[in-house]
Amino acid sequence: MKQFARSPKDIGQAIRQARKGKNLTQKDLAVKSGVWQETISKVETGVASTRVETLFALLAALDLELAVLPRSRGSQADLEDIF
Amino acid sequence: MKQFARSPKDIGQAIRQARKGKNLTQKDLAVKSGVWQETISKVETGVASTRVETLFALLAALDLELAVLPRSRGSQADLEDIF
DNA sequence: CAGCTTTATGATTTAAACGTCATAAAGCGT
DNA sequence: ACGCTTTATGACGTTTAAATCATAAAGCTG
Repeated sequence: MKQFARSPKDIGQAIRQARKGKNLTQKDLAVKSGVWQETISKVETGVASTRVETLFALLAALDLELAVLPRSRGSQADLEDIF
Repeated sequence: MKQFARSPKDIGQAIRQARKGKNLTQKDLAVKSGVWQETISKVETGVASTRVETLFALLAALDLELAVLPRSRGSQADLEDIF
């Protein structure tokens, strides 16, 4: 239920997953975030890159935030149950 | 040594901190990441927002990645020693 | 299948970031 | 204070994303 991201595509997938987890449509999220449904579609599918402003607008609307972490660390599985 | 980010400015601070932690100048990071020194300066100080592509180029050059996390969770202090 | 909802795609306009160059300002060691 | 390094700022042109509108495609559900 936590996502690691090393590319815009990863972020898109994380957003989609979080959105669906909250049972929101792209339109719902568009209303909450002020970002267009069309833009959300493009971000989630990774067809277009985004600006970080847009990214944070979506994350905020989904009650998410980012953590900046070193790439080299224990296996992800170890952390699964912490969050 | 891990940073949480809810805004472009937070990301900039995290990048600066990570860069300094590795004793790299903006110019060094520019060479490694392919992003201009001037751009890095603007990102770190938060004067301009960025594209996620640029963000990930910098994170990759610093051996960092992102984690997408829910905002509501245990105090950050609890996690400090995990990463 | 038909109809409705949801998501994807495509074009156009507008706005903003990036590369680029130049240069100023700030830091730092001697 | 004087250089040298590092970082910041400003301007300009090019590239790219977001808004916007239209519409197509995909997913459901009866």
